[in-house]
Amino acid sequence: MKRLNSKSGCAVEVTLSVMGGTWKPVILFHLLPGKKRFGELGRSIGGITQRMLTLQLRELEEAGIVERTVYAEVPPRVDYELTELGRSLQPVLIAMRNWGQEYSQRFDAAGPLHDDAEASAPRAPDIAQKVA
Amino acid sequence: MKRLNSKSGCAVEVTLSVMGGTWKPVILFHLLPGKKRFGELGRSIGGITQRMLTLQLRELEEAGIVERTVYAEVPPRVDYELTELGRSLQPVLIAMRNWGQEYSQRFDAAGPLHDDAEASAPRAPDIAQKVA
DNA sequence: CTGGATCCCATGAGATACTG
DNA sequence: CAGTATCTCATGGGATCCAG
Repeated sequence: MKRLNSKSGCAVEVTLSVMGGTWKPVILFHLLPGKKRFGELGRSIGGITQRMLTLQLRELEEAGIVERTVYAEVPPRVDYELTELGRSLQPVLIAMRNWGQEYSQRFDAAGPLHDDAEASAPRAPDIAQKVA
Repeated sequence: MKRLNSKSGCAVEVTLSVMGGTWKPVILFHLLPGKKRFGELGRSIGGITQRMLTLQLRELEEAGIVERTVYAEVPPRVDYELTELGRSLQPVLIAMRNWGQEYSQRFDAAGPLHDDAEASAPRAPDIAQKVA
């Protein structure tokens, strides 16, 4: 993500410049419950590569959203935790989760569309099926 | 955006698959107050190219988030409006805007942001809605 | 005015292998 | 375990020109 301009107008862009991108919101969401180790985080997210996890965590750390703690142990242990600033993103993340849940329910439980459906009835996007 | 997996766990990914990316949240945010024409949208966003605006709007349309209306006039007139599903994203967008505003205040106390979605997106506390 | 068509570059993102 | 280091490919995204 680029453009933390904020000069161009809306505050949404500021937020996006910090937590925008494919992985950051997911990572942050999985950190909401509390600190997690690197591998633990990777497993709970699923589908993310070590490389991306590392890169995104570094950016989040740099933005002051997460705190990285390295323990001088063998085997190595590193954990990541939301800072206070990071925790302040909770409303955004929760709103996202809530919408995703409702959206899934809407198209998962709805079944085939009635043809007398209401005017604003959206076409079911491709995600619906995968939502087991 | 890709990966509509949701099988890996969290609903956040579902939301991201619909409104993820650099421009979609900004576009949606600027559509909150009501329908806008193509050029109008482009101007209010600022910094987006016609190409990206078109592409992103097409994807949003396909996802059932925005509705595109073409008027058979000369000069051509096309406007975009949030569908009911699109409007249901408001809590997410507002949460993003709120966070961006606070963040800006915290670190950039100098520059006030103008907010053209103020009409339907008041900073009032009543937006807390489903954000439990 | 609203975009479609092209060209082109930067970055996101996956796969794999290697290391302190 | 928690990363680096490469390599590679796809996509995002910008610039410009053209068209109904």
